[in-house]
Amino acid sequence: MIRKQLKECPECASKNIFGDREKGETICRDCGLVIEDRMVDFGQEWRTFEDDANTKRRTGAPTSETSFDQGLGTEVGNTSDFYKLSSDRERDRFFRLRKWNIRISTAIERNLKVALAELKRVSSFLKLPKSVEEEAARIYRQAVQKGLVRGRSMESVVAGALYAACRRHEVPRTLDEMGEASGIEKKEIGRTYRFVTRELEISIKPSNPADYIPRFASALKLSAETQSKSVEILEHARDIELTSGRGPTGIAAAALYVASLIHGEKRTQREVADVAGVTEVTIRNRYKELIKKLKLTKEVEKSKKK
DNA sequence: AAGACGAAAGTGGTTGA
DNA sequence: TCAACAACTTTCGTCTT
Repeated sequence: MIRKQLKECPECASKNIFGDREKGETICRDCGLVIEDRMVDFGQEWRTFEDDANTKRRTGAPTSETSFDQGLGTEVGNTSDFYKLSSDRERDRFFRLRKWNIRISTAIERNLKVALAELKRVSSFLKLPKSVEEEAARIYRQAVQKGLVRGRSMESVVAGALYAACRRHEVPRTLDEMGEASGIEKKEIGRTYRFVTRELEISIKPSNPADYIPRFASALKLSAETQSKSVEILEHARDIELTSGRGPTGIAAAALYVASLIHGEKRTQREVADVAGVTEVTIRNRYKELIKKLKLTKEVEKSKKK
């Protein structure tokens, strides 16, 4: 990862910018531009695609669940220990255990190596911060050790782990984006994501619609005022429990749409829908609820006349 | 002609018996 | 395990700008 430290906003040359290390974004307080301060790391693009295509996607070690927990990560002695053992029986046993241990760990190591390369590739494609990447790697490692990968493709577990890591760090990417980056269907990612988080007992806060705003707004080239307006709308919406149960991206999109109307920077429902990865219909439904419950109708009308 | 709106039917996931 | 259910999507016809 190459990180450029920016001193001023390339758009409006304002010095008033602040970096959000966690989210991997730098945001200009004056024009609202989200500056990508991370270059894509192309180093991983030389990954072995051929291997992927040809090798069987079976993963996980050829082993039983029980030997896993005991054996993993522990060294079953080395040959110098061997000479201390007295009976043939013990020697025999020693070798058996050692053989298994090596077999298991190398299988896991091999799997991990390939998986981490894939993880890195996807992560850099999505421009995710290092902290998320590391979290995802940790999750994946745990998943492998628990044998959760069997029956699933390695790639989908990687995607699931990444998605979970994103959520934990509150730098959400949609399932669609994750799907595009990893080449796994979003249904599948969702499934493995739920499965892995359940099995590993990783608790994840329900995602906050406001987390999506900066990214969507910058994709739509909306001003900072519009952005903060939509965040404000979201806060009000949350207070009257309009947000619970609904998909966060739909709400974020609707809030952004309303805010864009109010500030006279109108975007079509289609445009907003596209960047948020929802349909116009969903935006319409949320939008209707918003202006009704928050009595925003007047504000929207007012700015229309201008 | 494009955008906004709304109805109706379909999908995938959750929940509770 | 199955059926009811809520959220969201797809599709399509109509109205508005």
